[in-house]
Amino acid sequence: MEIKQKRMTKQKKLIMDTLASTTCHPTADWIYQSVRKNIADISLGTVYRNLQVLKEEGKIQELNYGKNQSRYDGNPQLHYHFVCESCGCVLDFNLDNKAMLSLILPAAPGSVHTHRLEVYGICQDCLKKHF
Amino acid sequence: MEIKQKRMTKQKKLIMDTLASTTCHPTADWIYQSVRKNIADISLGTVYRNLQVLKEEGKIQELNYGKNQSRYDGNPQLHYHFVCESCGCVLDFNLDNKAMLSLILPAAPGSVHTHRLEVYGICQDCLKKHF
DNA sequence: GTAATTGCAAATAATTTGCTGGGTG
DNA sequence: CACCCAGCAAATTATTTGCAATTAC
Repeated sequence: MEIKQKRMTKQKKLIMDTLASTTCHPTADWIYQSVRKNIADISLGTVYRNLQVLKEEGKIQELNYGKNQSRYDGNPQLHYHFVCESCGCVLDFNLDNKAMLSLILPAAPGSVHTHRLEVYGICQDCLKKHF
Repeated sequence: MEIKQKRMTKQKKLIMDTLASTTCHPTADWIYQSVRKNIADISLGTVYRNLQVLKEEGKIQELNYGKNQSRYDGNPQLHYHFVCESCGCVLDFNLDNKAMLSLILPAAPGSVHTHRLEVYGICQDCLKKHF
């Protein structure tokens, strides 16, 4: 389950760069298709292995809100996600963290380590186009 | 993808009752093992089909926060979940919904339909036992 | 009676893993 | 040049689905 990794391979570097350069929150397969343009014979297993490693290193986040497929987020900072129910895109947003914690801490049935919030609705683009 | 159902079968009723009578947030397989005690030849496929139907009817919620396996919650009301990182249990909790929405609405990049929050930490039981 | 729903088993889909050769440090 | 990590393909896991038989209404 836990993977240790010490070397920087070109595959790992490319996966990191790919995640860092996109604002979408891609699936493993999207990343695979993307990095394949540069390293044609990279394997999907390698993509999964490196995503796992990067997650353990705290460099990326794995998102799996209510989907059968995980998405990956190149931004490891605590932030929140807005999922568009029309186009399926996942957008980042921030909100007042202190206020959020002051809501959560008194209510939580235990000591709090971290938290995740996702909001579902219709994004600005879809609102303009379809509604 | 979408399933319509009109009849109340003993299988469906038992699955509803099982979910209503537990405070844990069981997996499909846990539910299957549980209902099998009463209907020995029920199939896992039927459990999945009925969970899907109950979800569409708004009678239960599916939870799949960061896990490879979905859990089901017999309480369809908006509420929040606390996941214990020690024992893995999932506890319900509530918090001031108006305050939560007043945090989210100004920050969200679109029109908000619903939201989900899970908090990770150590539950009271584990705090007493292990920490 | 008849159409919805079940049980069964095979199909899917995403992800993980064992093995061996290749490339990094 | 040692051993970590990639590629490949097969394995695993959760879930879904097609079909004939059963059952609720």
